[in-house]
Amino acid sequence: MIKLLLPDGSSRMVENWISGKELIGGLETALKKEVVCLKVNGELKDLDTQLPADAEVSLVRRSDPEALEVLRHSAAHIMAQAVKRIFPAAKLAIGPAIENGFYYDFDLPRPLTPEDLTVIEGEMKKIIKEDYPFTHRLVAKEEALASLRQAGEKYKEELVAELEDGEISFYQQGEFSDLCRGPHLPSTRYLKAFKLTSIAGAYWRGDSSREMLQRIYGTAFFSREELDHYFKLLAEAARRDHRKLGREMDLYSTDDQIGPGLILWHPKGGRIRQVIEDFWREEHRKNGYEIVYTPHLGRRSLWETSGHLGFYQENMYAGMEVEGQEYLIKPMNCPFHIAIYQSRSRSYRDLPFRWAELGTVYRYERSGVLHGLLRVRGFTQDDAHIFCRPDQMPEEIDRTLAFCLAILKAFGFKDFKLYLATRPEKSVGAEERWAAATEALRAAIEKTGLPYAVDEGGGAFYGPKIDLKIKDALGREWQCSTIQFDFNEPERFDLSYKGSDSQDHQPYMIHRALLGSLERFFGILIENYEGAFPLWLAPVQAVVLPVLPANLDYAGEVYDWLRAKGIRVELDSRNEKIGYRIREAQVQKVPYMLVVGSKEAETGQVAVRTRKEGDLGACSREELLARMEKEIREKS
RNA sequence: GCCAGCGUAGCUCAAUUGGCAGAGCAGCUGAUUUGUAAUCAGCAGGUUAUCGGUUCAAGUCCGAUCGCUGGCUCCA
Repeated sequence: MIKLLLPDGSSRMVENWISGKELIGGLETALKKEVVCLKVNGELKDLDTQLPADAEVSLVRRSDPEALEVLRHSAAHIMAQAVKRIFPAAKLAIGPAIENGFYYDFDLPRPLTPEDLTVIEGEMKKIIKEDYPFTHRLVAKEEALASLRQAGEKYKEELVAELEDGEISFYQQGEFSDLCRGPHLPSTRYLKAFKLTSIAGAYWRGDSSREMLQRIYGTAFFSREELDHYFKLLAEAARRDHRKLGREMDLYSTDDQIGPGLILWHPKGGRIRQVIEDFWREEHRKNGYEIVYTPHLGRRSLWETSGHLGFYQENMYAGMEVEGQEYLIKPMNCPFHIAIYQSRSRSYRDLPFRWAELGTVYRYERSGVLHGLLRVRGFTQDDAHIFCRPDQMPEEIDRTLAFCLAILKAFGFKDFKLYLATRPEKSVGAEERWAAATEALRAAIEKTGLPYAVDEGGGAFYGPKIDLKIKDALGREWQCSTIQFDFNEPERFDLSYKGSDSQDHQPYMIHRALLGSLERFFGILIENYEGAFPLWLAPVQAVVLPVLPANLDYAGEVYDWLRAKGIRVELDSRNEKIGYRIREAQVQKVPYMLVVGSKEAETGQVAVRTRKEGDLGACSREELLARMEKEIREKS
């Protein structure tokens, strides 16, 4: 018997030896229309699949996440069919569904232009109208190889050659056939709302030494509304783009004279950075860290000892010669913190050390990867290194993770996802140390109760790590924080401490960054808040707006008073109408606009207008200050 | 670095097939005396990213360089 699980939680027993189509034939029409494919014993299958005996079957409906994947995968096939019709010489590579849509990689006789996308879309619409069923067939491996070879599909041939011997799964719609595991939509007509979005280059199999293919990206949804919503979201992201806001709000810039990926923090960006740094230092002090400062350069031999010249050289700037010695600019701070550790002998009683530094590093990033503040060549890490004994290690990890979450929460981030990255194949360090460290990381993660995933073999070669991703206001994920063990450098620098047994022991060394880099974090903050920073971060917290030049004296008095109270306040006394100056303050996302005219001058009050709530009417200066100070304190 | 696209005033964008580089905003000057999202007028602003080539003539066509954008590889 086949057990059919229905969406309402009930189940139905059905006779064996029927196909999926027959199975859903008995369902009510409304539900039947919703079904895209089936899940048979947990595996996605086409509707026209022959069901095995005694299977457990559930329906995949349009609203299920798997359905969207199937839709997009089928959309990729339809696109490939259209491309083949337009470019018969096109060779197919791969075409999966991805997070926000799908793509297909092609080897084409000429570069694509944006106009081609319109033509391909048109052909796709024809294919959809022609309503070909997606049919599944199994072909013997040898036969598949032969036919692909004959068709000149060398990429597909390469893929099939690597599959296990036996039957190879193909899907066909109309004249188009493609190697594919499936499943697919019942027919091409099911694709209703789609759009091709961009063309990009992509290496065959992601390998930069292999052919560069042309990738076409597209997206698809079950309804027009969902498609429109997706494009609205993209427009929203464009509005928040930190590169655009950074220029409009005069926060930062880059300059061709200086070079790409090198950031100029303007005064307003600088104010925000200073607030972040002051907060960061104070929190670190409270959490038992000591602040250290280290140079920007070090001798070649330092980087030889650390191993960076071996595994990181391609990201380091070329050295410079000084008095016959070669110096290199630092891409990381750790060797310097290690040098502090080595500056004297260390006892087990001294540990743990928690040394933090806002350390500016320079890394050569290939030109194509640079992106605003998010990917740069010079940046300041909020770095720290913890040196501790094995018995202290689990607690240090706990503390670090808790501290990390507290800091991120202060900046308004509430959604976190953790990734535990374990030992990769190529790695250094003793097995017991890896096991102990990985367990401590796992235990710390589980203590937080937050969702996490294990990235098997995703650790650095020198140690396991936790990567923490935050979700911003648009639901986009960003990685800032990382907590990493290092079994490499303590060994290379031969770090030790004297134990209670009078023997030398190697300390655990943990690298951690909470914000990651100040540049990247700043970029994320701009996008998260759409430039409308909460009061504690706002570069200009309030602007005083005299209604008339006659009110300038009183406006100056208000301005001086707030300034003296530590508020970042500006005075806009330009010869413009009050509406004009309010608009400008609003556009610049200033949280408080303080309108002062003759009425206020007489009563000693200020008329308060906030960015969020508009005109709030007049109140005393003290009331205003109390309100602002509360808002600053609560970081709201 | 690779693939594709792009680069015109501080910003956003115009400029038929190659035929006199223009507008709005911002800036400056003046007028206006203003009460919660843009007052009016005038002025100024350019080696069309840079260098080279084709042409009677190049913002426009070709080449190189630099930079930017979207991807790929890599990553805080």
